[in-house]
Amino acid sequence: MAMTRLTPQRAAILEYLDGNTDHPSAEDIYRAVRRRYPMISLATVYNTLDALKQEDAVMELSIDTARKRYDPDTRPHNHLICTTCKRIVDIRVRLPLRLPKSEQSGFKITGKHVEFYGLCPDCQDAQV
Amino acid sequence: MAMTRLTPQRAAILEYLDGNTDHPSAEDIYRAVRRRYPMISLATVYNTLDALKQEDAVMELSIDTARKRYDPDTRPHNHLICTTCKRIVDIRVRLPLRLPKSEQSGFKITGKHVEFYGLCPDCQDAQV
DNA sequence: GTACGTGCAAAGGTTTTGCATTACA
DNA sequence: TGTAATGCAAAACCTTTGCACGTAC
Repeated sequence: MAMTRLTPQRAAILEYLDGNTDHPSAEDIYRAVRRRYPMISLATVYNTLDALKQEDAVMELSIDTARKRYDPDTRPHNHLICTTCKRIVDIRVRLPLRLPKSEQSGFKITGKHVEFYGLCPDCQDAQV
Repeated sequence: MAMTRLTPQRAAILEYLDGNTDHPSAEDIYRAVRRRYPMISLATVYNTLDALKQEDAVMELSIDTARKRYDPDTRPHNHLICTTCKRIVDIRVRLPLRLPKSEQSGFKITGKHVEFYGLCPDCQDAQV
């Protein structure tokens, strides 16, 4: 499904995602957009996310086992994940990394992703 | 829930997982173990996986958005993922990698994981 | 007018939970 | 005997799908 029409719902989703670094779930997006467009449906959010994925305007993250998270920044970059609250933060620096041919198991490599795990500042405080 | 009793079901699951490098899903484990213990239930598989997670005898992988995958090798290591068939292969070589303090966003780092994406040999062949 | 998009509700797939029963210590 | 584990079924989630109704081109 290509994004042939920019409906108000889609515009609202795009506006919410533009520059967003929260890595929201579909439900997050739904809740946020519904504040301004109360008539929007969750199906339309999923629908739009599918369209955006296909034109590479959004990236689906497999970081959170509980739910898919979405990232409007589709440039290669890495992430820092709070193991307690599941907050996801972008890593802005390049992390040079190469997999020796001998370790590629015959795969044709197309991409890579580094995840650092830890406790975010808020969860460190809460822990005390 | 600690693993206070080693029941036949749990022994069967452990035996299946021991040395397994397939990164199976709960359903995979259920199907495999059921061949030898047809009376086992899927709930017991999830139950046992929870117990094993708590004693760090198995690791939950968030690699596959469709379902959780499990890895009995809990030592730090990285993975190679086929984007077509979702096969997951271990990377055995160490990948030196450090996140500069200035990029840690105040997180206390506890771990890391590198994922390489690509096409496995089978899916390269099938593609032609 | 026709294709596309929306919203609702239902269905699908995975994981969790409640509970009565079983079985080990 | 008491506690832990099992198995079944139901429930809870997240996500997808079917379909009738709108709406833009």
